[in-house]
Amino acid sequence: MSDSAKATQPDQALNDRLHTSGFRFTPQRQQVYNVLIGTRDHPTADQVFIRVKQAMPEISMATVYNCLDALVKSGVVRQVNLDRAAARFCPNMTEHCHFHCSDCGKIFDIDLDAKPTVPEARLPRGFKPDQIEISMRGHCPDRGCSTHHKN
Amino acid sequence: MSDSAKATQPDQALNDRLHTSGFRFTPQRQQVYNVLIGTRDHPTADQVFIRVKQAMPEISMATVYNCLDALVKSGVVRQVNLDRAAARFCPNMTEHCHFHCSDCGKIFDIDLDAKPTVPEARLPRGFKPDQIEISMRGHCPDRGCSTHHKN
DNA sequence: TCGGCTCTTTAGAATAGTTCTAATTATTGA
DNA sequence: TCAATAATTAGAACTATTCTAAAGAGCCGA
Repeated sequence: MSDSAKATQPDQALNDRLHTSGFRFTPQRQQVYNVLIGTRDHPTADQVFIRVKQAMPEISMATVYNCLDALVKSGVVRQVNLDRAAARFCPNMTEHCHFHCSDCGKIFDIDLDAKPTVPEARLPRGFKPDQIEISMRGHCPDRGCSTHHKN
Repeated sequence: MSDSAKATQPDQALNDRLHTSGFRFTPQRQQVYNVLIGTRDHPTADQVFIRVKQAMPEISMATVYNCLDALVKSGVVRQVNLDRAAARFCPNMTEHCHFHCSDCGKIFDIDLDAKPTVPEARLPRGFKPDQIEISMRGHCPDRGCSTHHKN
């Protein structure tokens, strides 16, 4: 409808992923995805909302949540839940875990060579894991952060 | 003050742990801890509240949150954050991770032989992890659950 | 033991993040 | 093109948690 919506080049791959999961392709979903791809800093729904509004001022918060949900369910975006804070969103679908800096609050992707290695052998009989998540908390190498603690 | 409060045998170890973390020992904190030790099913703050009220009908929700916070900060209880759901509390301080059943919603402790093995070598230079958390989601071996999926 | 300071408890209000609702609009398939 | 269905919108509602202010309890020094 709006120029800004048309301004984003439609992504056929995204279109397909949405459809195969039973969702429709919409300019809002494309735009939310573009925002996530554009700045990979693990934004909250709120931050996504602010960014998407620059291109689509009419978009509502409910739509942002709906779009994020559709993208997550379509497997093109991961939802990152750390502590009790607002959920964050991440378009990196490679095998990775998250490092949360206690000083600056930033979240970093940490690549994993392979699927997380919690040998099933250690799981009591009958437990069948679908997904294993690893998260770390600590200090990141950024200048502003490292001044807060020794070494 | 109430009989029920006195009825719980005061735990010297708990007393010490609280004091060394700068907290005072109170009947409420003892009772909250007793509830967690009594039924290790990873209750939410709400569930703890209901259970503690049986022994201390006067207790308030704010106090339960305060007690849980003091216990967590004293290192005698772990707070378990899974998905976006209410936080859960766990008095198992051994090295373990959590398995969340997608069918019945129960949370199981899975013992780990040693600290989680995400070799620092894989972390980019400068990242200093303080804690590493692992959580799993899948199907547990309970009868009611296993009927929902093959094998 | 008394006085006073601080921490804790309490009830209820406030907040944050998210989900729901109902009306409107867009997309899709026949 | 038309009808059916899904998505969007604004705003209300909801849930888990935190905050607030007043009252009560624990603790330390004189």
